Amino acid sequence: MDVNNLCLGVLCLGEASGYEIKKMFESAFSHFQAASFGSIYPALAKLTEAGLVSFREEPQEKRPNKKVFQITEPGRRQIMQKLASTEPADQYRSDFLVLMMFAHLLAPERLAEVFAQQAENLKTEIATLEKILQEGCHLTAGMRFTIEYGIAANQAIYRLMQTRKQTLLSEIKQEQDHREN
Amino acid sequence: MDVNNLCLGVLCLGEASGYEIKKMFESAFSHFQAASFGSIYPALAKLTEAGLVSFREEPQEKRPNKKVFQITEPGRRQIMQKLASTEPADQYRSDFLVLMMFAHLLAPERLAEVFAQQAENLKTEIATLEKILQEGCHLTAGMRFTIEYGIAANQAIYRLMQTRKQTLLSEIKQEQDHREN
DNA sequence: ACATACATGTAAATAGTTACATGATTTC
DNA sequence: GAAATCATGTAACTATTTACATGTATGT
Repeated sequence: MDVNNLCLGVLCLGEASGYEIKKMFESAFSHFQAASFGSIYPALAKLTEAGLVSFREEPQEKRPNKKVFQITEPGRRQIMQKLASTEPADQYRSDFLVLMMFAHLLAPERLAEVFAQQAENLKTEIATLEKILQEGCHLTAGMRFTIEYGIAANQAIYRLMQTRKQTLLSEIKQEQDHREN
Repeated sequence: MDVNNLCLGVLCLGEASGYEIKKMFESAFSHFQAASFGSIYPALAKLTEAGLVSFREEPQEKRPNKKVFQITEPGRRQIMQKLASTEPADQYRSDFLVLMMFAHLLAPERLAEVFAQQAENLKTEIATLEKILQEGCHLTAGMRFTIEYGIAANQAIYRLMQTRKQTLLSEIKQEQDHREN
């Protein structure tokens, strides 16, 4: 799903500025989608030109005027059509797993460090998601589900890492020793 | 990690042609990295020009000659340096979760279909990974771990989907009814 | 003093996919 | 007769990030 349609989706939940849309990507969306200002602002400009969103300007003091966007009827039609036709395809890109794939090329300390770092990242992510769950009274059922989904995946991985850590490190050490001989 | 360095990594495991590297991305790598011919062939050309890999040509009958690539010493140095400095950052992009995020905008049948499709995808992925684990006697410890990691994550999500399916569907139905009134 | 939040936007650069071009052989 | 496997490569296109440009207010 591209940034254009994601913006339309967000605007179905209520009007928002580009800046506010970015904040949503950083909180509720962050574990499964990303978008920067450099893609959001051009997307909103394109959507406006195409008549899929409209905006009013709220004057700000000592700041650029705030553009508050609303979705239009044609915009609503497009996102509904998009949601009806999008396949549920996932893609995962992990530099951690690339590192693990080539673990035999890493120094033991480096491997341990990478492992610890990933565990730390997972814990932080889980904590962030749990916080959103607890605080967010305004979350829809669908949103709650996406967060539970993230927590479940991260927890499973975290547990695997704990149980497999020792065996992995020693297995790799064995392989490295074997290669040296 | 970009395709250039991933190719170097693969070539650390042994010599290979572009076509064979692609096959690795489709099997052992597929759950956490992707690369198409359109990126692999130019990457190998660039690496050759930079002296990070070399190749010999194996003549084929009625086919383009096979170029079998090997990593060179400078290439090995570069990938070692890259592996030593790469942060274990992960990114996950899920159209399924986008769909769930906006589940209240989906028709109930569509929602059920998307849900079933995702469950099916997960089952297939788990089966593929388990097959690789069982067959692959030549897997390194690190590779085995990446596969176990994929299985653990997918299984956790699959289980969550089973346990939450009914409640989610009814929660969303409630929200939709609520909106209509 | 420095970072962060607020608020918009552009331009260059990056990185990749998709589709095309070629073509024999084998499997369904 | 169609699709998959083997085998290489290019070119156009897509989407996105990063860095820049501008500037105040507030918190650390």
